[in-house]
Amino acid sequence: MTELQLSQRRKQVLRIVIQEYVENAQPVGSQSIAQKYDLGVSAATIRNDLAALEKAGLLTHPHTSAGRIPTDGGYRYFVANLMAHTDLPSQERHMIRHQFHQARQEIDQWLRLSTAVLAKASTGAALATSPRSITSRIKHLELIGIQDTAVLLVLVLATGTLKQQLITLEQPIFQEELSRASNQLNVEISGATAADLPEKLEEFTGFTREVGELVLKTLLQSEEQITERVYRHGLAEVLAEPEFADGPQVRRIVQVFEQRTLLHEIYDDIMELSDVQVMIAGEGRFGDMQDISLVLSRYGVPDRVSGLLGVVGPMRMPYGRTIGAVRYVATLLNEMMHQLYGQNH
Amino acid sequence: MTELQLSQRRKQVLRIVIQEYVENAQPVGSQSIAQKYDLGVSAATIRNDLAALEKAGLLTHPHTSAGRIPTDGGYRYFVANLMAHTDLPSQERHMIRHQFHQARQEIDQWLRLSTAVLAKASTGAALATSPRSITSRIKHLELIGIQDTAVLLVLVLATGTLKQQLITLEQPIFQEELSRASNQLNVEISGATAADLPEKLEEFTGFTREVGELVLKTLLQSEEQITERVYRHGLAEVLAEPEFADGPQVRRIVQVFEQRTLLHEIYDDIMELSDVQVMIAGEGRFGDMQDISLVLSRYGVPDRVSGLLGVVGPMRMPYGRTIGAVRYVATLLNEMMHQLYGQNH
DNA sequence: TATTAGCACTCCCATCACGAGAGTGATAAA
DNA sequence: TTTATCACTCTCGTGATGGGAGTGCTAATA
Repeated sequence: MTELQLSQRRKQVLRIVIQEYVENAQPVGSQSIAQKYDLGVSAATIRNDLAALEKAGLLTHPHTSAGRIPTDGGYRYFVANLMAHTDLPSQERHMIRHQFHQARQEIDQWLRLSTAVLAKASTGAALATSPRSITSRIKHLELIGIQDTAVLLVLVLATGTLKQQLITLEQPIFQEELSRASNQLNVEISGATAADLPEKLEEFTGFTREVGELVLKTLLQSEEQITERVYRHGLAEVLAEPEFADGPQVRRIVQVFEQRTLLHEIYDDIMELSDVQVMIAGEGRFGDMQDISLVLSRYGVPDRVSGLLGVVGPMRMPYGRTIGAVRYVATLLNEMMHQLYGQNH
Repeated sequence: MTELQLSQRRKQVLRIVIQEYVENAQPVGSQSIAQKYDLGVSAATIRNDLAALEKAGLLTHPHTSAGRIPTDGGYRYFVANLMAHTDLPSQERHMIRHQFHQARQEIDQWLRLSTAVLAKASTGAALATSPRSITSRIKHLELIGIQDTAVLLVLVLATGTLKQQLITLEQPIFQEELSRASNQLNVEISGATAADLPEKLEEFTGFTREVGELVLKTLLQSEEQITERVYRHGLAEVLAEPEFADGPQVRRIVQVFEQRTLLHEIYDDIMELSDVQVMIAGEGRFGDMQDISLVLSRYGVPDRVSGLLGVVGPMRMPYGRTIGAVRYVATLLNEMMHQLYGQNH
């Protein structure tokens, strides 16, 4: 969409309509604008402006004699051109930061907290995916006998992520044997990536080789994103919004919120962009997202690990606040992840 | 509630009302019963029976001139006394078992699959908690340097569960030092429980001691259930049921489904009982569960590990089927867990 | 005593009509 | 370009109306 030319006052009117509608969820008319805001012009003038904004595709009516409400295009224009600065108030930032410092130093904890904080700070439902390594590098592996014929393969990646995989054997193997195999493998494959691995495995045979193959398989799997864990918070609250009063609409947002596949589809788009991304009513690409918006951001350490973080909510959403919240939480996560996965390998 | 004495026919009438109402979500009247089912009596007689069942607290009207619908007490009576055998059809059982054998041998996978299967087989939304060890016994620990001052403590429990905990140091420690500490600790504390641990730690000092304390803390934490992961599936589908047409009702079930606290409150009750437990409309104990029922079961290996598994749905639910599904999936999980955590420690 | 037929009664629900109110669009004047 | 004015449109709440489903009661019957 090319940048529209709008007079200063019309921009202002659009801003007011969006602000009022976001707040009250009620169509806003020319009179109430003229009364509440001193624009120095009469209701009739505003009426003309509203008509113009409607012709430009930024506003609509629900019916002939109702006030105006923003269209998806209207929100997009607002977010792109009209929105005030979006940082969270500093007091709120401090509070959030404090909560993060309270939490135990664990990614799981951080992400739980992130969704809780985001859901509270925005009017939407928050979600986050656990971080995924761009290229997984093996740090260490361990073979632990659990039962006679059950062995647990524990894989520690360079990022500190754990992968586990159960191995069921035909015959029992003693722990000494397991230790020998894991030691051999550790020497050879520590620091290797999925790409290096096949070559290094060639020298092994038998059980050790089998384990090595399994390591490779696990590694490859972890580089796809299917295994990711998704954290969610605040669905119940967002359902209180008036747009979710009727059944079909509820189902739609719950589906968007629950579905993994949607996240995967969006994942790659988001990953390439550094700032917070706003997707209003699916940007036309996703049919089941009418009236639903996403505010998403990547987080992590560039070229190392990255995850997705954001908010799902109604299109009628305080974008400024939400974007600020998502950006701030992402920044915090970045900081904390950086401490972990920072500079060296 | 003491067992009510009902004539054979009245039991039959109650059964029919419940069956019809579960199917059609519509109050059922005396005439339609007389027509559809050949009870050998007229509509007027059935009308008397309905009145009697209502007086007994098993049925109600929505209003004077509507058909009857079951009360919570009616469902409870039905489940306790009237319900036909609840096993899933064998073809369905085979299909489910097949799916489980397809899955990778990993608890995470199993639980995901369990909720997916349950949600499909019942009309409700499924949830499951990851299993929790009754008494955690340490199998192995590992210290792995991630960054200069960041060390990952990996704890393998006897059950094959992994616990991880990040340690941030004041000064860098070399991997050799870490290995020495972990070897020392492994020799001493392998096989120990949280109860044994304090004594065994006394001989250590310095960094090794600190790690030991951390192990203890992690262990204790894992024996509470707060850390548990909750798997969920099928919320969107259950919201399509007509009882969730209005807002407040939707919020109620979403809250029940999302809240961890509720699960915790129920946890202990369920754990003591071996068969599937049915909780209809909160059994009066939980105010926010009007019109919502739970069908839950414990799973795991007695005295070792156990988790919770079940379905959340409207009170108007095909209890027979749902109970059968929950029981069967629990049985499957039991089997698979038994393979892992079986006889010896 | 249990069952049945008959009948008046109650209440829901869909439909329509009606008027008030809010807001628009258009027109013509400033 | 802005403004005042006014007819027009549409929603929404209210009240009236009638059909229909199902009940509760009574009196008769087996």
